[in-house]
Amino acid sequence: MELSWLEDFLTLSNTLNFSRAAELRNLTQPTFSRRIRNLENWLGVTLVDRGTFPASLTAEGRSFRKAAEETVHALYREREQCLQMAGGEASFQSFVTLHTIAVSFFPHWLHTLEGKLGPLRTRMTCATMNDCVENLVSGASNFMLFYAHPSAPLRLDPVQYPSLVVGKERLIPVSAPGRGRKPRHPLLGGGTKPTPYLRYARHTFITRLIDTIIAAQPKPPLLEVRHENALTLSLKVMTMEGHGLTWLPETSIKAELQAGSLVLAGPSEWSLAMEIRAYRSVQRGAREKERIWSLLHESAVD
Amino acid sequence: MELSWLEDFLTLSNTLNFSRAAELRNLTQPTFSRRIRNLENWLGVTLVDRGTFPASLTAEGRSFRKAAEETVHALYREREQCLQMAGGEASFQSFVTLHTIAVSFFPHWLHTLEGKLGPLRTRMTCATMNDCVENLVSGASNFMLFYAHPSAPLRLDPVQYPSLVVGKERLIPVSAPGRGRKPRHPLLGGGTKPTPYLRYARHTFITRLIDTIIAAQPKPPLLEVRHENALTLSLKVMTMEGHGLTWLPETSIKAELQAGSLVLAGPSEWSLAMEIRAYRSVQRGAREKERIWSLLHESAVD
DNA sequence: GCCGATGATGCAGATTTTGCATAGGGCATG
DNA sequence: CATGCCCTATGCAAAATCTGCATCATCGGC
Repeated sequence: MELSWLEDFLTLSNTLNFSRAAELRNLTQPTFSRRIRNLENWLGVTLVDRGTFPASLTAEGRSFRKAAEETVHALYREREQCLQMAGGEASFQSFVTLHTIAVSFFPHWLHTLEGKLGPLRTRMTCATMNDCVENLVSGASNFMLFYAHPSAPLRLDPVQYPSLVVGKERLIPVSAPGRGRKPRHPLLGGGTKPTPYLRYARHTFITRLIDTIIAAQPKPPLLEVRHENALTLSLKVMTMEGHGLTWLPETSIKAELQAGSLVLAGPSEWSLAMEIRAYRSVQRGAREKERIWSLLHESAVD
Repeated sequence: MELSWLEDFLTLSNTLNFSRAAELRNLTQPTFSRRIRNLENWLGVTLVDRGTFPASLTAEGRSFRKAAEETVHALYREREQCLQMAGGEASFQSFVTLHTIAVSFFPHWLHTLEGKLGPLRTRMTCATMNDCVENLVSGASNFMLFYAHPSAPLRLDPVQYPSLVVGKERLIPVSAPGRGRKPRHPLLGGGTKPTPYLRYARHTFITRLIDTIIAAQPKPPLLEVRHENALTLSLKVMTMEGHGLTWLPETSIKAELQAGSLVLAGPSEWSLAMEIRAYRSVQRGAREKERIWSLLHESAVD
């Protein structure tokens, strides 16, 4: 019996869809199916009724779900506990977030945190949206930092996983400068020639946000996707090199905007203001974790 | 992370000896070592201090042991629960015992049980001594039936695993009949020629008992091992066929003794009276399980 | 009736696990 | 100090398992 089977089952019990769950777990659908079946075989009972649409949990499945949840959490919590013990007093606090936030927001934020709490030993995991959530839910990380915007809510129970606003961010369209500090690749007014566009990889969180921005406008801009990439940092360099236009978190390009190596590529309606939120599990943790959280509470931006 | 790693670790934390624990878990020592290391890698901490003698648990190990124990039990209990649910009202009660007891004692005993409780749906697992204990401890079976004798106590905490005497048994030396209903292969008085002896497989529980019998005598008998076998039933047939002398549980050969196809092969000092005990975990279980246990309490032999 | 979506299955390749043989380290004994 | 014993770790090849791809079977919706 594998821990990952339990996690698979939990994911499935949320989506009630094998293919979707498989994707969330970074597995192919056949593999996922088989792993669920492995779990069922080990138990000796059927957990999921595949005959209905959408699939549904059997009575045993509903009952086992609770136990699986507790078991998974208990194991990760215990692992964290062991690490804490091994690390001694100055134990590591674990964070998980997007690459972008890890680069643009976290380093500075950690400074302000440490300014109030004294030096912290931290561990950071960078991951995709789904993996961030998985990481938090499983207990593998104490805290998650994530963008928050009403147009793209996370699948996360706000009671089980309370959050606090810890910062603000704006997603703004930028380009390398052309003549006279004007954007070389303007979002609008480029005539009939489409503007080269550097896009975030599909199925990522930021793409969902950018799609929201575009969908909110009366006229879609004339863009031609020239490049696709999941790393903000990479897109930023591509943009500075003049490959095209992209949206970037404002904080991550403050210096470049001032220096003029990047310029705003469109009016403010094409920007998106969002929050940066810190999430935690309601499960109580080590003293240090609680200390951090209560500080965040005090200093929360609202 | 594998459930079996947790079980490995629990076994190790009991024996504090990799080789011994590996044997108990039916693994080779290298494999066992690696699995413990896998667990440690997953946790990110060292659980066992190999530097001491005997090996000892680290602080993290001691802490994790509790969690591991709970997790293992929770999972097996939950599995049992699921099976119960799936089986409906008339769920199966699971027993584990030695092959011998399953054949000699259980069938009759179950009748008396059912006489009082009504028909039961039962499941029986036959296993070796170690596996029987594993089975009970892990929660894979509700009840264990086992021989009990002071000379060979089980490694089982009597508080965690209370037991009741449910029957009596005698291990007696028997042989096929020779002339005039005398044993063809007598235990004693065979002159200088050794008596052919059919022995139980080494490392089994019954062998430990028989060794006790022999060790308790002033003079060791003159025996020559002709055959070794872990199955009572098989030894019984071998004995009836006249291959030699062996010790068998009296109940399993009642009919044969009456019919004269087997005869006592030695005086009564060479027999061993023992109890048959039913064990359970203190963990509360399903209603049916509790019903059975309370009946056993009433009807316990003492 | 056809289409898109969903879950199951056959199969080959890749990964992981296992046991055997053996190395290396510590401890007691002569 | 040498020797032998007991313990755990490691190299390696065979075996078992897991995974992904391609494909099939089924079902609901238009």
